[in-house]
Amino acid sequence: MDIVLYNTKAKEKQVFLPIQRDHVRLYACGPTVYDRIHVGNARPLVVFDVLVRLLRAAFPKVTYVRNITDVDDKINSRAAERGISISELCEQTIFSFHKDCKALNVLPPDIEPRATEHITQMIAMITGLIEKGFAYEAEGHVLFSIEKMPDYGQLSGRSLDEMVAGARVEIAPYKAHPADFVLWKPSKAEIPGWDSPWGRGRPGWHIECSAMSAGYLGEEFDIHAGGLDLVFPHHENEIAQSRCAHGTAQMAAFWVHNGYVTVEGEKMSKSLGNFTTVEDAIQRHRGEVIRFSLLTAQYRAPFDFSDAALQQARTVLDKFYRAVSVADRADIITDLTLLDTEFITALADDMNTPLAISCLHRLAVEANKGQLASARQLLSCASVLGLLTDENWFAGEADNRKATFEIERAIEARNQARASRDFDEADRIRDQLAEQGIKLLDGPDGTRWERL
RNA sequence: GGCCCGGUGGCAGAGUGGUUAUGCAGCGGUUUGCAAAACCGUGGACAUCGGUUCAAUUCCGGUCCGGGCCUCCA
Repeated sequence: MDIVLYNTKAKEKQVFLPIQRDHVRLYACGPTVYDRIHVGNARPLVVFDVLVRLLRAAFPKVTYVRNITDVDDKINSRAAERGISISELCEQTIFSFHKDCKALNVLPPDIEPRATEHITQMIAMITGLIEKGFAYEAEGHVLFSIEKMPDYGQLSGRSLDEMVAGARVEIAPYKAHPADFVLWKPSKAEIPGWDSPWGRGRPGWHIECSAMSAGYLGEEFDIHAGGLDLVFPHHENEIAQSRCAHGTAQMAAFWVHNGYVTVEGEKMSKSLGNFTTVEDAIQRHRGEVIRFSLLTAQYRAPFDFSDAALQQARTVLDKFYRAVSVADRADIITDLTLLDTEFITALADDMNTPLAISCLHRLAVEANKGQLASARQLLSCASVLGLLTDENWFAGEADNRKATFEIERAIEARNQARASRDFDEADRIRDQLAEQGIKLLDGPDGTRWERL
């Protein structure tokens, strides 16, 4: 079975094959750690988590690198605002970030490099670019000279003329060409800085990804992933730096970009202020509900975040969890060739998760009719999506042994009342449990309960 | 201003040159002490105007509407 991915570079879907037959190398742009992530930031985390799970099932070895940007002007100003040190802000934010990832069932990457730990590599790369004539020094800055790269702009599909024509930004006086971008910039005494051949300073935005991806994955690797808003300028500039520094024909073979999370049709973003943090979202809905809802749209299409979408996701997840209750987690199938063909075909076709989820519905119906094999398939397919992994879905995290014991004792009392046809008492007990958020389901095998 | 993407039933959301997914909600059943869950059935859509074609929601062009990038942004 071929895995097909939409490659931004080619503007079409292409069959994915790793450069090294048995080893997939993938890099995704991670967070800048100045604040909690919002649901828009969560989409690439979830989407590429699914991609990595699929690739791990399909190839013998996958190396997944997702960086942490811990040097940035937003970090500096936020730390100053809050009156804490920069490192304290970063540590706090990284801790929260990992917590949010866990809530979303996003597995850790193999390597999570931090920018500040790779300044040496960045300086070396910049030095090389200057030596090769692709970069120049001006007023303490080092800039990349895009005119030295004839095919600059290929990823985002824009020419230099277009960029100059459409420019809305003020052009820094030290730039030789308006679209030249910063590799290194000077730091004043109160701002973090590192010694360099160009004085004390800090790296520009794009260079960290070029330096770290080369360090951990090599000068050419398989997949570079990120949000659609990174195509230009971030990824375009990464390509320019990396290719010119290494003299390679490409930085990554595949460039994969997820679409935006929107709110009432508009992009969720910090600047518009229409964002919901993951922390806030999981107060109202569990992490898996948010994860699932993000997967109900194909990853390149916009996903409109709303309470209605989350509620529907919850309804469907409940249905799936009921359907898999008879399946044993020890029997999960991990061999792709043994998984439901329609499901895998859908997922392998540029991660068509909506179509894949429709297969899950089919399997759930079959499972509910008593087909154990379908329940097992449902559980196994869902696990490729990182779903249905919670063994206590209906009990909820809040329950302890004592609460569970009391619920079960009440159910027993109710069933005795039912047996003696005292339905008033039975209904009274049910109403009482309902007030505690416990839903009862009477079935042929007895009474089950679910926490709402 | 330059460049780009999209408009599918009440809602979400796939897909296809001809047989029109799937889910949620609705409606009708089966089942149940009641309820829930589950199962069965069911109506309802391809922004608009032209063109190509035996045939277009699907291809091409115009129009309208929405969104995005060009500046930090996932």
